[in-house]
Amino acid sequence: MPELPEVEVLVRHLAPLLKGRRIGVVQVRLAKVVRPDSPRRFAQALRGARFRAVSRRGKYLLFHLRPAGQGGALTLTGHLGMTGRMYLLPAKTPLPRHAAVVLGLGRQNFIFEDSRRFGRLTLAAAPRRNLGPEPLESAFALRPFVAALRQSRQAIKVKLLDQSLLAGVGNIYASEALFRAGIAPALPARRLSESQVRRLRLAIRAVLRQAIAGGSTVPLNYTGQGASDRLFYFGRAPGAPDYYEERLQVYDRAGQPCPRCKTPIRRRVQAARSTYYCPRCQRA
DNA sequence: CACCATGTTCCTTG
DNA sequence: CCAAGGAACATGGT
Repeated sequence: MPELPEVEVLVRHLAPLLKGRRIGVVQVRLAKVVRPDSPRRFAQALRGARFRAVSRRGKYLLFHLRPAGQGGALTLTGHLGMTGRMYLLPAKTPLPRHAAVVLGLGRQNFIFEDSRRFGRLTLAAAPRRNLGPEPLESAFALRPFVAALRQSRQAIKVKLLDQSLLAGVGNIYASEALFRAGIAPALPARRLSESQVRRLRLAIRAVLRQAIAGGSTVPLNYTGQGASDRLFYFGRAPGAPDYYEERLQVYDRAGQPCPRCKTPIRRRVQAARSTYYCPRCQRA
């Protein structure tokens, strides 16, 4: 489920539920997801710790903890990979098949589940990866963005997935932002005009903000297996309105009419990933 | 069976 | 050294 908006919505959902809660029993059921920590060290560090806050950096979740015993601070860093989920369940509920880590919180468990096992939950202090600016903060300034794009021959769609350029845009919102900006996905980054870069920057921000707003407004079902999960990955709460149909303009809509000009949306492959675009609204 | 999937890292090639 | 492309990771849905 993970691009910046989904992670942000999840962070907002989890923060009030976790704040102040104390971790009891720690179960690492899939050692791989806590690497490079060992399951033992991971469990030992977390037992007795208390959640203070939850935040986000790019697609990473940051759990700020106060460890058991004497002072200090501890950060638990999570990444959902492709299929990771995090949620609370009553402690008496049987664990889901793909529960990778379970943190006991008294009458509830905090579950990190990940069927495809690309996700991580580690003590390693924050991503040691080079992350670009947060797209929704002032750090995402026009000049450096222009300068960075000017240096790359990569197709702009592919470049947008580079987390050192910008943190948090993934395959879905890269297509969405380019559609909104009216820019052809195959255009080499350095070939964008100054005004195109300006439009793209605004489009990225608008698309991400809208997705966060949508996800924060609609009651979501964070735990369900939901047949209609679609792209919010959690599914909506029973009875909640189905707004997912309208949420994405081009992603996964090959053959459907462009919402702006009715030309059929196309799918093409770039860097081994699907890109969706309108050949008319996004001419090279 | 074939193909596709929201992500990141590592290896190879140029 | 860098940029770019592809495979690998592992599992499930259609």
